Amino acid sequence: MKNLETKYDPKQVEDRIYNGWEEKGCFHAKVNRNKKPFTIVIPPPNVTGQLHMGHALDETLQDILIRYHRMKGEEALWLPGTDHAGIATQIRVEEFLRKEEGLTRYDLGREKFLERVWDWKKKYGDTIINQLKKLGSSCDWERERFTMDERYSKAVREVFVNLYEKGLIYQGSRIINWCPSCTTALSDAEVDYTEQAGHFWHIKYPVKDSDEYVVIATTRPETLLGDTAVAVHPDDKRYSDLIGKMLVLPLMNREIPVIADEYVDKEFGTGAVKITPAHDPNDFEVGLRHNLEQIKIFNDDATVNELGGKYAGMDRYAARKQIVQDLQQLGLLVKTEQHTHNVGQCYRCSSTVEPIISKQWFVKMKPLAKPALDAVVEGKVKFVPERFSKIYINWMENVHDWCISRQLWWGHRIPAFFCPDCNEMVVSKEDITVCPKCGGKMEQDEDVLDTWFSSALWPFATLGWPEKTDDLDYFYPTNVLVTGYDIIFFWVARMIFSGIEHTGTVPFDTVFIHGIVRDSQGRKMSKSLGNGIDPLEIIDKYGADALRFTLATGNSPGNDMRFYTERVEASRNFANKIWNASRFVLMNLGENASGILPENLELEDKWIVGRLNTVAREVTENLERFELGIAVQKLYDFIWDEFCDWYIELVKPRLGSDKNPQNVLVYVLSNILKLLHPFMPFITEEIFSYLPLSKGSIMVEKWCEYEERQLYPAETAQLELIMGAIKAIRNIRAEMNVPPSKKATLVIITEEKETFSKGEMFFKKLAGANDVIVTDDKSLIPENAVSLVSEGAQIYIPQNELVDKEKEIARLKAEEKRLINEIKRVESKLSNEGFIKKAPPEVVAQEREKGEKYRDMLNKVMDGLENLK
RNA sequence: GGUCGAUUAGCUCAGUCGGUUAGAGUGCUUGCUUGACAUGCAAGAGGUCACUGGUUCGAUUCCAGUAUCGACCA
Repeated sequence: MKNLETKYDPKQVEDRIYNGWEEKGCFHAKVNRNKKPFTIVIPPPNVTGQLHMGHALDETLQDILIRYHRMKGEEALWLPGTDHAGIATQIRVEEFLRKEEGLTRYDLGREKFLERVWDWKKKYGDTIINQLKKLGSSCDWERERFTMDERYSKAVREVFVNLYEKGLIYQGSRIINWCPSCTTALSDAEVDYTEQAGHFWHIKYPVKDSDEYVVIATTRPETLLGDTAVAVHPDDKRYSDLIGKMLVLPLMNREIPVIADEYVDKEFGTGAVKITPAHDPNDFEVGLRHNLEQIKIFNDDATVNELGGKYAGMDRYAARKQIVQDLQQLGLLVKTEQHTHNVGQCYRCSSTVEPIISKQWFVKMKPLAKPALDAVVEGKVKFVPERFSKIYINWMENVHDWCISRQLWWGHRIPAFFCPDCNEMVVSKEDITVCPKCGGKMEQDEDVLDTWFSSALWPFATLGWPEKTDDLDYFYPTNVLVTGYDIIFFWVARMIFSGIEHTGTVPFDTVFIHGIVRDSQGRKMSKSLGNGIDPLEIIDKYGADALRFTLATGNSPGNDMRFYTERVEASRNFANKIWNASRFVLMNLGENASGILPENLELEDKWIVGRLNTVAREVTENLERFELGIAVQKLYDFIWDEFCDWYIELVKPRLGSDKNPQNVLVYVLSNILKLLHPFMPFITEEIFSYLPLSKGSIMVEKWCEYEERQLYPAETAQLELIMGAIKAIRNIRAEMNVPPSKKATLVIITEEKETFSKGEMFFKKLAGANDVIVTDDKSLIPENAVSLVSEGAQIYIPQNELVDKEKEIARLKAEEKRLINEIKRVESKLSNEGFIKKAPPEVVAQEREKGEKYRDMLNKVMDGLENLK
């Protein structure tokens, strides 16, 4: 049979196996009406991105689910693809052009620039796909999609036009978040708020024709240039006589009114608020109510524009500094307080965003949010863990209209066409070149759509929507969406309302949320910190299986995890352990071993088969509950502790003569490999290919199902008594520094003679015994023996020269004390009437059993003590 | 300010329906060329389950509050 190397080397295995899977078409899913579909769409990574740990975690979890469902006999489709990632990609290409050629996108012009982006996409678009393959992802590559594919783009237009025609998309001038560095509008979700130390400037606004003044407090004095009012609360007695009077706006010498509005918080600051309708969302609303002028004072790059008087041309922060200085000189600055406040930053470039009034396209959210909210409340979409549904619901309930236009070039261009001559506007699925009204030349809107507008359609646009394809009919709605909690708002929420609106059904029934992979100090991995760990380097060093195992284990759903290379090492060691156990099995495989479970099983065979069954059930149950970490932990414990450390050792003595244990070994091993395959696909495939039972790929083997008739509870209990005795003997021997080479006689006094007799060989092999006497006759207790007690047995090891009576007595006394304490604990429970009456009977029975066990053991310890005297 | 999460061994984390002698990995100590594996085997030490109350026969687990840390939203 196959002779394996002593160390598992993933590099010899992984690429070869992956290519084999691809060649055989193992990943491809077909419409098969006889099978139940199971569909996952990948959260599409940025087309020009690099695989990072977040992807690695996300893809690992998806692959585990997909491989499990495929083995369960479902038609499992994992649909892959990439996202054009508007801002992110455009920024990268612009950076490249600037560095390499000294060009800006404006130098090239829109058309040429887009050609360059497409070139870039062609060049680098495969990178992340190939990186996904390194992880072992069993995606159906024949169905790979890109959010700017022609068909996909058609879907995007279809959606835009549908929403527009239903009145759910509109164009309007409103306050939006403006990134002066990306020079585009952003949606609310694309702004990150961080707390920053700033100032609270108290500024005097003189009252016209008077010596009086009003003091306002602001964190952004530069917006003073665009003030068109000062507001106070209508009930604020301090200011009631000022309402309706005019103030002179400092530095600008413009007259602005004092108005009364409920929006003002009397307690906050001075109770008087400057109103800048063009640069603050609240002020904007106030402005609408009071018919105030909107004076926009910034250019697109956040320099002050020509409406900013002498500050025109200055950067916003330079202007701020100058304005404060000027106010101070004029004696209008009352005081400056330290103040921490939340500052919004662009999620792509971290520049501070500027709220600016701007004409943009918006999606009206209220009508879309309602059914999307209901879907989660009614359980049509379930979040795992459940707590994330609260976050979703809270967001949906408070959602504002969604700004979807971006002043970028890379993306889906908005299908709105204008006539410069007669101002006619048409929104259309087809390009409009001639004005239907005046016959003039139409121009398409310059802006593109928010990337998330198109990725919101991912679960159905990838399957052919709006056409009624077979794929769509069969695979949609999809089953599980796996993603991090950081994009619930960006993506998950928008997919849910888009799915409901455009396909009439939720796009998936379960959202499986995971946390963030952090560095070993708990910090977020980031480029700027340079603390990112490259999954590909880890794969190169330890293998994809080790990385996957690490990511799948040791944390629970939705929680962040810290990444330690030590943990990957442990996973690598586990892979090596399986490899060597398999090596052992294969080395001992006879010529015609079948791998079929034999009819006649010994005690230990029944035990391991029974345990395998229990573990198969536990793994399956936990996979169904998305408790992947628990599932794989159960397998780990079973493989390492029970299969390797116990069963293989127990069975070694029989291997020379008996064919049966070979077949049990192969049977159990092959089932272990199947259960482990979703987690560690490469090594399990490699080993499986050497086993006699293997026909094709383990990927398409039938999942190991739980079978009750193979549970063997009685045999399991018996073997566990023997194992307990062996552990106790090893313990004593170690404590007394008996070298392993020194063999000893064992006298086992027990009422379960039959059970312990079956263990004779095991005591010899695993507990340093050369002679084993199993009896219920206490008169056979030897003199001067070390005695120990394990469940069901009292064991004596006659070793004259080794027995230190004092030490022995002390040890037994300690054991006696421990048992007495346990008995006390149990008895206090059992003597509690409430417990007897109210606790479930099986718990009471359990406690009674424990008591008996401890009392029995205590008696035996006392016998041992007696014997020493 | 609102919401949510975390607090368990030196470190990183599990702990499902309230009943376990509270677990794992790693680190530490001791001993081992044991029929595959030193990426290993065997044994061991290590815990006031953050704190205070409550519910309960019984709380690491449920509830309330406190403290510390973190996230999200405003």
